[in-house]
Amino acid sequence: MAKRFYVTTPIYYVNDVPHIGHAYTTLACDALARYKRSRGYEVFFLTGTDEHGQKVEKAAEAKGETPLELADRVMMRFAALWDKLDISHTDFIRTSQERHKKGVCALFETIQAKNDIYLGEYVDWYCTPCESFWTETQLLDGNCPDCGRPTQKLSEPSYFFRMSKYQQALLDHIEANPDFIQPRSRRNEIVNFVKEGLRDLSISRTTFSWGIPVPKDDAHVIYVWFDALSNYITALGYPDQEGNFGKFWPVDVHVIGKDILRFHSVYWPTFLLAAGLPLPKKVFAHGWWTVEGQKMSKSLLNVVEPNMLVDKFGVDAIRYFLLREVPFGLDGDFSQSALMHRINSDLANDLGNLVSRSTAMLHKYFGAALPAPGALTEADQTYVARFPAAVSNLDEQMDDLAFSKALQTIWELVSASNKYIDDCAPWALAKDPAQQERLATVIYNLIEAIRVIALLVSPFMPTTGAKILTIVGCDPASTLEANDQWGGLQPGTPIEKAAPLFPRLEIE
RNA sequence: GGCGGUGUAGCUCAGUUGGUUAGAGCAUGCGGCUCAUAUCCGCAGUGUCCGGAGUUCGAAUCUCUGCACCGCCA
Repeated sequence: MAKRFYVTTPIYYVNDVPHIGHAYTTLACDALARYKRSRGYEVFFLTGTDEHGQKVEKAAEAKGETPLELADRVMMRFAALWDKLDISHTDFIRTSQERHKKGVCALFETIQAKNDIYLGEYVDWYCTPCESFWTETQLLDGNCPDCGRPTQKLSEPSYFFRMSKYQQALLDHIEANPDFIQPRSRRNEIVNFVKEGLRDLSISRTTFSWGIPVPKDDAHVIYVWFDALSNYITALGYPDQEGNFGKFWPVDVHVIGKDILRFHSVYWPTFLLAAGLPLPKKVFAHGWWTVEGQKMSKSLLNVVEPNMLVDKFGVDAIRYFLLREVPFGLDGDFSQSALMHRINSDLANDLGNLVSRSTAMLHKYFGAALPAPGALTEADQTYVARFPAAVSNLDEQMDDLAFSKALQTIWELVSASNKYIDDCAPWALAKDPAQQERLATVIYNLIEAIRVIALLVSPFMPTTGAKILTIVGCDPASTLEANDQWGGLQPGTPIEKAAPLFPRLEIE
């Protein structure tokens, strides 16, 4: 079986500017994509932008530009941020692209041909004083739930997707695939929601025009989710079965924020069921970040600007912090003090210092060339055995998108290495000429450990991983697949004396 | 209002099918080393395991109940 892996971020709405939440989702996908590549998979990693809709149309109008001009501008901001964060996506889809429009129309027509799309009437209730729209079920005795005043009924023709028809099929699928919706607690919420009954879904609008026209009825544009969700297959060339679509669909995991879980675990799967296409293998909803204990909000002006963070602390530190600090799936708090704390203790003191002290000892005792190891003691063997064990744990943890645990697993190796130094006390061995071989063994083991740690760390911190690999005389592009076994380093390899990888930060 | 979840060390959490002195990281205190980015290693803790009742030889773990917080739906 070919080793292939397809992972997606949501497409980000261009009516929003990139913030830490977008960065978080994308970073998680990137770490996963890089890990799988390192494991020898052919990876398709998709991200992109969602560019249609009334909000964009209006925002563009307010700025005196076309919707596409606005989209171009904001899309560049996302793309620039992904560059800055070392995101290794293989494709960037925009819903305004022809390939997307073509695929959306094909999907629409396929479902329509099955008689699962029909023309109906979309009813909305409008509260003039509040300037807000409500659905029938939100009204209180026919009045506006906000101000209690009467509302005005508005209706327009709309195409509907027969979502109700797929209620049972969806429940059956969720039942048969326990890992389909993650984390577990979210899955229960969705099951509940579906059991309460699915209604048919309005999938077109006639009140604005910035969108994809409904095939053969251009008075309508295709509405939000039908357009947006389709990106996951249109980017693969759907409806062409050849090429990427045939190769990568169904997707291994859609990574999303918890706010859009329903659309990904109910709407999208039912569209696919209707179209006769396989369902995603997994949908994983991660949590939200608060900032310094407070909810992010534009009015509080506490929206963390990822570009600024990278400039101030470095890409890898940010990548590490976001994926390490909080178990993926739970909410977390982003605070500068927590970030600096992690940088100092995990990155500078534990990892950075391990590389410094090990390479410094090598240079001090042997010059630049890696010495050949002698026989391993029992303690050495115990130490060395930790590595294959950790590698195998890590594999499972990455499959579960348990990034924080995966990093902990790697850091157990870092700690064990620092302890190994202390236990072996190379500085004492160095004073006794009779212990030369023992000293060589210890130093070899340390440098070899650092090599493996660098490989493991690379998907999370690509720059750091490459830097360490270079220090220990390896190709910075080395992958796990061919190189994760102990003993990969050849004696005689020139090793650099490492400069500090992460300078300690002064904490006020 | 309906359904579900959570409540364990100062903080963030782990605790498998109920079983010996309840764990980890960080923070705190003390000790050790000197290769290293004043870094590292060791030791020490402290816990009415939310309250109450029950089942059991035995409950953080199971049952009931109360309180608090959270999520989804309405």
